[in-house]
Amino acid sequence: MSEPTELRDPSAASRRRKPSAKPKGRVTMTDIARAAGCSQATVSFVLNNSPGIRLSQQTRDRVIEAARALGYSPPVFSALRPPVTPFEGLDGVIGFAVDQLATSPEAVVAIEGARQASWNAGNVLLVAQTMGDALMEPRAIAALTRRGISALIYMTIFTREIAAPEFLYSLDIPVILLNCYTADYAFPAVVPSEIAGGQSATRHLIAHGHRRIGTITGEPWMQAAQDRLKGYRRALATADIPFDPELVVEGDWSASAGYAATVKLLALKDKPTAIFCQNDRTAIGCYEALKEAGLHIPEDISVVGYDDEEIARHLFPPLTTSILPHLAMGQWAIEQLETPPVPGRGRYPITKLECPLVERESVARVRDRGAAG
Amino acid sequence: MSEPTELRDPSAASRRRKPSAKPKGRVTMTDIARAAGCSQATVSFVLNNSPGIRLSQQTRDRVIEAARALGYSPPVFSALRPPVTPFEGLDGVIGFAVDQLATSPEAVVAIEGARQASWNAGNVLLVAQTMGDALMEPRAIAALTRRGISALIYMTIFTREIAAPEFLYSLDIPVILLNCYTADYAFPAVVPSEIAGGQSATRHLIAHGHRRIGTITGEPWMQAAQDRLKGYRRALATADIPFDPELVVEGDWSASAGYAATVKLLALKDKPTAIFCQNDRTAIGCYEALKEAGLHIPEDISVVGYDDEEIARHLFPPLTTSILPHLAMGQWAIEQLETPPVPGRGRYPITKLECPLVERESVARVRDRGAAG
DNA sequence: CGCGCGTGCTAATATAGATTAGCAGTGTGC
DNA sequence: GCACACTGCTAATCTATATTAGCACGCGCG
Repeated sequence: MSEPTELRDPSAASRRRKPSAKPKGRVTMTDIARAAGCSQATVSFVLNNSPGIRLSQQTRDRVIEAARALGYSPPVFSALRPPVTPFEGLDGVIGFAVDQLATSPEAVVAIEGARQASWNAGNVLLVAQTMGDALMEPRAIAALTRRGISALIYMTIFTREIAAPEFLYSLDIPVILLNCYTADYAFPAVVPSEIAGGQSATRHLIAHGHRRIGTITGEPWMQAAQDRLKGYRRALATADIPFDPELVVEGDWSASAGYAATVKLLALKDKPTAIFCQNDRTAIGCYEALKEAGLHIPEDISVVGYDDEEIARHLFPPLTTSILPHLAMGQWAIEQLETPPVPGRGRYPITKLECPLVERESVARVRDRGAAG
Repeated sequence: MSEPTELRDPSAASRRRKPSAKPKGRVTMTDIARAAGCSQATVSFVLNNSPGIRLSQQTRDRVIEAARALGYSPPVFSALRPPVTPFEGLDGVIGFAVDQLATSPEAVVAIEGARQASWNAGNVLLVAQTMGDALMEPRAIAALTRRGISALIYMTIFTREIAAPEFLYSLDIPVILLNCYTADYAFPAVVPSEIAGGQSATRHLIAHGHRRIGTITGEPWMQAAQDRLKGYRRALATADIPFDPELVVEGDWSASAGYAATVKLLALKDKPTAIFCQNDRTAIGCYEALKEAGLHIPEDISVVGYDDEEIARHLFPPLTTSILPHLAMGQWAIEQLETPPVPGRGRYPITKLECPLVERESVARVRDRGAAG
């Protein structure tokens, strides 16, 4: 305790064994200090931005640069080893990364589903937004994984195939994809069954006697738009109704496009008796055009929407529409964590969840208005 | 430099002063060890669930219980002290705890505001839900603090005074309250200026010539309801219009209450020429009752709402209403982190942010309908 | 010129948690 | 009844970071 410098410092000794190279495992402040040519204390001051400490900008810059070059990250304590709850009573944490929270309510609904399912097991859900930003995404997810999460739910706001960021593959925890999937089926994934949804919406109209059914699509490059249209065609085919391209008008999910498309449909010689709007916003515009044309919903013409947005039940008349199953998808994602730790390797099938139709008052039996036109 | 122990160690000395009591600031593993009657090492083993270590279940339980009782949370290293980025390229993480995400859109809006403000500085926002659950809340927040957040935003969905959970006081990071505040003003807090909002909504009606202005309140125990009513009275007083209790009908924020209350107002001998609905849902019910009574909005009667929910712009006619400033509140919260590290102690004033009125088409100049009804 | 002082930094030390070695007790086989 | 191993734990040490005290240097000033 009294003749210091040589005695204590086995670390220096052990370090001497490895003369120069990368200092074993993690990068420490001492490593940074060496690289920046200053003391560990200085590094600590800089990285913590300690108040009341005066350092030259030069030194700060050198330290920061060295830290970045060496890839420093703060120490990780107690990073919950096995993905199951580390121990009863202290929390298991499940990460939920989504590209956007604010633009549409679906993300929140899925989170709610996941939360409900997690709650029972006493797990806490931590949500991060990636904003689809290649720079922020790794950071946001690192903020989750850094301290040890037991699983990661990765959600996109639009249903689509994604090229999963590389680092998703090297996480040593289960990763579940929500509302998206990868071409290599490397992760369990769940999406809404939009084809079935489009089909049952259309079938619902057919069941009410409609045979001339117009549809207004979304932006055609979007998966959801393609699938809903596919469902529409299937329902028609199943009922032996020939597909008429005239009855399909391209929209872009917006109310104004819905208005324009409806006008177009009403200009047809052989007008539709029902319109399947492939989302609720489109239906808003559709309603407006129909009302302007002096048509009553549903007596003169039936309408169904898709998405069951809040607004759907406040329209007049309330809109029959398909519910996006994001709540169930969130629950499903959590349930996956409980069952199989990890089967072989990759090759997970994509799970599709039903979009149930909620019937309100915008659909009626077709009236016999004489033949066409 | 050579006879140490007494010289250096003012800290040990100061600790000696407090022989037993709470060991100063954070709870350490040593504290837990003392409480559980075992060694710090044992605590470390238990809390880390260290593999290859055998301990009796009894001991584990004792440790866990003590840890929970004392409110242990792992140390936070280099958690970027001033919430500005510690240094370029490494992420600062800011925690955002809210009681509920799903029930109303405001939480998401506030988060969006906070995210935007954080983004510039390169900080990542991590969101946890507490569900107002005394058991889950500490866990959810622990999940945040555990991973070394640089600051915590604590939000409630309803504007109100809260008794902040004890552990908020012992966090060694800045804590900002959003949409709530504590009686002791221990944290910076921001809430909507509901009084001013109620006042300007009412003033808007007065400016359009209205003097008989009915109002439908929210649930009276809620802060927001009281404040909006207070604003209503202030506007009246300012314009020298006597307050008439008849014109105030108690609602409960719901559309059906809005309907009932409107019916009641219309039954008055001296009917109002305008109604201030203290939220948009109430206004929905109000609209309905007015239309049923054959009154046209705004020609026969003017209506303003509050909250600017999505639905407000889809009503017919579109509803004039006050915008809840949750986006700005989220931004404000983040901005607070940049300016003052910590003023003296406690005593932060409550900041109130304006609720701007968005004018749509539900308000018109009062018509001269002869004297009273 | 030499004193005082602010600046920029380091040495030394404090602290918290992780880890290693090993000790006491308790069986157990023979 | 002794060698041996196994269980359950602690003492001691180690690592990484935070913090305190103070050193060296330059500079203005009387």
